[in-house]
Amino acid sequence: MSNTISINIKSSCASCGLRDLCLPVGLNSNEIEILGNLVNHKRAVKRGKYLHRTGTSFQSLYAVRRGFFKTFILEKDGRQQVTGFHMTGELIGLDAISAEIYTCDAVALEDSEVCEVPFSKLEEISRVIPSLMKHFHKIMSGEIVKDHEVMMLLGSMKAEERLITFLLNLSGRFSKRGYSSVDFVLRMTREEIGNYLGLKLETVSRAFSKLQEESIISVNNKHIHIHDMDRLKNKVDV
Amino acid sequence: MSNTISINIKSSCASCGLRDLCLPVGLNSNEIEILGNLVNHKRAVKRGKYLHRTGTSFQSLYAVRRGFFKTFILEKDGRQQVTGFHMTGELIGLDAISAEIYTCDAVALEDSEVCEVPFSKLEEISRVIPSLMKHFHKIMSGEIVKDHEVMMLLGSMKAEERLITFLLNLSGRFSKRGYSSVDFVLRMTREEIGNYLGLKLETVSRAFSKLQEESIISVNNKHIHIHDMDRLKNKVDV
DNA sequence: GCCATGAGTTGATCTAGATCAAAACAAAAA
DNA sequence: TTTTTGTTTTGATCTAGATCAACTCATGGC
Repeated sequence: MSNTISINIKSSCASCGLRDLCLPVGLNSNEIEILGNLVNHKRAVKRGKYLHRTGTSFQSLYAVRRGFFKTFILEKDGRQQVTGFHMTGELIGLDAISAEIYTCDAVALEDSEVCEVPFSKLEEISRVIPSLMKHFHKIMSGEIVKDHEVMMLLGSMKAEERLITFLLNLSGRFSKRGYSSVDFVLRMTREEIGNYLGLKLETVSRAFSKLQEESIISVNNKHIHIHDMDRLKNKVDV
Repeated sequence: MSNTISINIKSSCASCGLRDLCLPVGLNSNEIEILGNLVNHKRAVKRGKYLHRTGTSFQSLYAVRRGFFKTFILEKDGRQQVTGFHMTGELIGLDAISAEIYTCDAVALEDSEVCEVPFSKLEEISRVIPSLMKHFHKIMSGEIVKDHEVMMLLGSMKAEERLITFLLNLSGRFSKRGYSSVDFVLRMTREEIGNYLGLKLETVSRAFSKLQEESIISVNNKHIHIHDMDRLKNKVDV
């Protein structure tokens, strides 16, 4: 269950850019037209800029059309917990439905573009298109599953296992989008990876170096190449 | 945003036992009758018994009517990550909507009782009662927020901070249910606390002992008394 | 009630990962 | 181009929490 939204079938897909990733929901042309009105407002977000900030009022979800985001929570003392990295086709803002306020910051890690999805409209439309409602529920639930997997990672894996799990996750998501699963460029710094995995940046760097020494991957700054996917997976017994 | 369900207003509440905790949703008597049919099947779960198991087919959410549950994920090597502790009024099973399969095990930590909520019925009814749908979305979103808080805890807090955050969380939830916020009985073992907080049981025990030495709390086996709530909160600068 | 078994505490030691430090490297600005 | 600034790597050291071990306490079954 990937965190993608299904409303971008055919015509409405083109405008929103989420095309292939959408799960087929089986809408008729009338329904597709209804959806066309929902998702039309695009917004560009330059690298380093905020898509939304903690505490601001919630109106819309955002579907990533292009680019890469991180979301994170800040503690008073400045510690930053990255709650997720988000790529094309994924939805940002599900946390905000609860209190009608964003509970984290969302920053673009490269020049990006999102589709704004006004949430009250989404709720209205999902009443008349049950398959849309069901799909939305699956997306939210999938987010919970994903978070539980991160809890597993943070609560009971060692540094190397965490990094491998992270790489395998990225690899799978790139692959699903038609990119190479063994050759990709990280959009985030070592520190940001560490803030996601509950590790210091030095530990992340050392774990990369160790995997490279073992000829399992090669690391060239932000470029990662996976030479031996099987050995990588074996290390986390997936 | 507590993880409670709202369908238990007045008459239907009595049968389900979630009464006071429900957020008022403002239903008319006709709507309440519709809901009456939804949540009626009760199920008792003895201490140590499973409410559901990983991988089994999903039909229903469960609202805890009475008692206490833990949910957890098992890794192949036996490592257990507790994903949550659930008390009266809280919903279990939101993770399963995504793949229509439960993604974790749920075990009763004391003799308990749940209301079964057939999910397909819930979806149908929420189409005709928009306020119910909205409330359900808030519950799911609240679950995501809660999970992000746990990620923060696991990813960037030290042992003592984790335990205090856990105690404050329990304290708040007991208080909301009309029980003392400074005096309560833990339903789980040190090991289960550890499996939730990403710590070993000895570390949990030592953290308890340290807080007791500092006269902030007292610990008598599973009974906790908080003497100095302010000092406790200051330690995690809440 | 008594015993057996599981739960909890405490001490001694070990280690994975944090911290501190310095150098190498890359990308952007001047 | 050179300078500046931020990122990454690697080494040396330290420490929070894990691990190992022993003992105490509580509880449920008989």
